[in-house]
Amino acid sequence: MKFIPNLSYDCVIFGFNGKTLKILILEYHNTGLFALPGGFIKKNQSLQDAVNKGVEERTGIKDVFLDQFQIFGDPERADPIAMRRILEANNQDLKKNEWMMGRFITVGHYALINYEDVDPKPDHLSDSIDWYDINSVPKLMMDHNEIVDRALEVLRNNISEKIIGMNLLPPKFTMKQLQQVFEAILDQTLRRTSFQRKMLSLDILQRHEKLFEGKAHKAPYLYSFK
Amino acid sequence: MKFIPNLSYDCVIFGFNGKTLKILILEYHNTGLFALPGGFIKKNQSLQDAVNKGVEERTGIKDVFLDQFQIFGDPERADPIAMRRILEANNQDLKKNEWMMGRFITVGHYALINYEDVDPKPDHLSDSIDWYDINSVPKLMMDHNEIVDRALEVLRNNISEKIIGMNLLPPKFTMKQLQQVFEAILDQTLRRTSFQRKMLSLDILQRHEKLFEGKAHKAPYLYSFK
DNA sequence: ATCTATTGTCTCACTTTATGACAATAATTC
DNA sequence: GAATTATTGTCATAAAGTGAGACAATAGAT
Repeated sequence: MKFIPNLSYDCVIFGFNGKTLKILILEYHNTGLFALPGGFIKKNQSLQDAVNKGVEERTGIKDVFLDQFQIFGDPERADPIAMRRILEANNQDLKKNEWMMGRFITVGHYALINYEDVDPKPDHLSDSIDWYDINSVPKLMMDHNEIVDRALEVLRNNISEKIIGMNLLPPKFTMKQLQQVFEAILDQTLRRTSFQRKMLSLDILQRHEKLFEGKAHKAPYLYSFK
Repeated sequence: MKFIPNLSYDCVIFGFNGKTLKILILEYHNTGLFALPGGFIKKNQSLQDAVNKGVEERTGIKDVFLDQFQIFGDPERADPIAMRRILEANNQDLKKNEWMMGRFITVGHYALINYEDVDPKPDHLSDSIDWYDINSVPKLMMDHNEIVDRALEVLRNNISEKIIGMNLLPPKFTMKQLQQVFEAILDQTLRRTSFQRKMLSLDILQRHEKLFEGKAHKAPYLYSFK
């Protein structure tokens, strides 16, 4: 067995489409089972490397911002019946994959990516991998819904750090786009003027000369993070 | 083997003696090696249960506040030479304990306890377990110094939550003591009046009639968390 | 040229925080 | 037992931050 037994990772991959926050969810062939993208760690691989490779395989982007935010270590969190169903539906050898039905402690991560850069690709066990609005996530297997909830909570607590907006937005963006990211994450509307004043006072934004054009009104400045 | 292989936990146990923040560090017999208290997880045990038991064994207190704050998953973090030295110095069977020299992914925790309640007890491999001032932590084995640094960082970020002061202080305390906890954690002095006003406005404190006596000045009120 | 929608900025009221001042008081000292 | 000392709880004022609205500027549509 090339993997570290009983240890896995799962990843809540956040993207922002300009309006709402979304996450990537995969569906297994012929089972109706939904799950977070996840995987295992090879015996000589760093955790970070394993997760990076997993995210890259499924989204095609490298060097994603990743935060490993919590372990889920309940011995009862495994769901061997669902796992067996997935293996059977994919004609996998049950004997050989028995270890997958055992107990797993999983390392919960969240990733922040620029929605537009992504071309989601299902893995060999999965039918599809798609974006789901954070407010309409389907029932997921095992404790994956809990992992999503906790990831969102952590994200909300960390929103003041510029690194978050940086990873959900293109390199140059308008003040309005930045506000929309905040609103999508916090799930509340913010006051335009106060938001703008606050952001500018933080001294983390660089204003650019070139404006954003194409709409029938005053063109907004473009900003990037310093 | 009754433990989950390649997985361990380590714990930064914080206490507050009224002046400075301290942590518990253990020293292995005849080796001069210092380390954080840690351990392994049994195959059918929850992570939380394992850590709780470990902390209880060494401090004698149950139901400690524990936050599992980060995984350390670098495959190079193991130090088989030091581990062998510890086993040899304790006359342990090297063959039987070979697994301990392998690679470990460790789950970093921090615990907050009331300094006065504690009677630290070394485990069977260790000489001693003692409080060390957070500013004079010795060189620890493996990446344990990094774990301490990260724990302190996380603690600083979480200080506004009442749960932290609650676990580092006795049930009733003065405003000054509370301020000293904040100052020790943040490593900076705070303004007395602003601090007091802020704490009272948070509506998390209960003021008691009984005052704290024994000093040659106006007696401060005692408070507890609501 | 005029209109429309949105932007950047300003103002004023209100809230929160910083900083200093001061009276209250428990134990100590005389 | 009166004066002293150190520290506490609270207030006063100044400074900084935030909420809510107003208004001029302007890129493209009409």
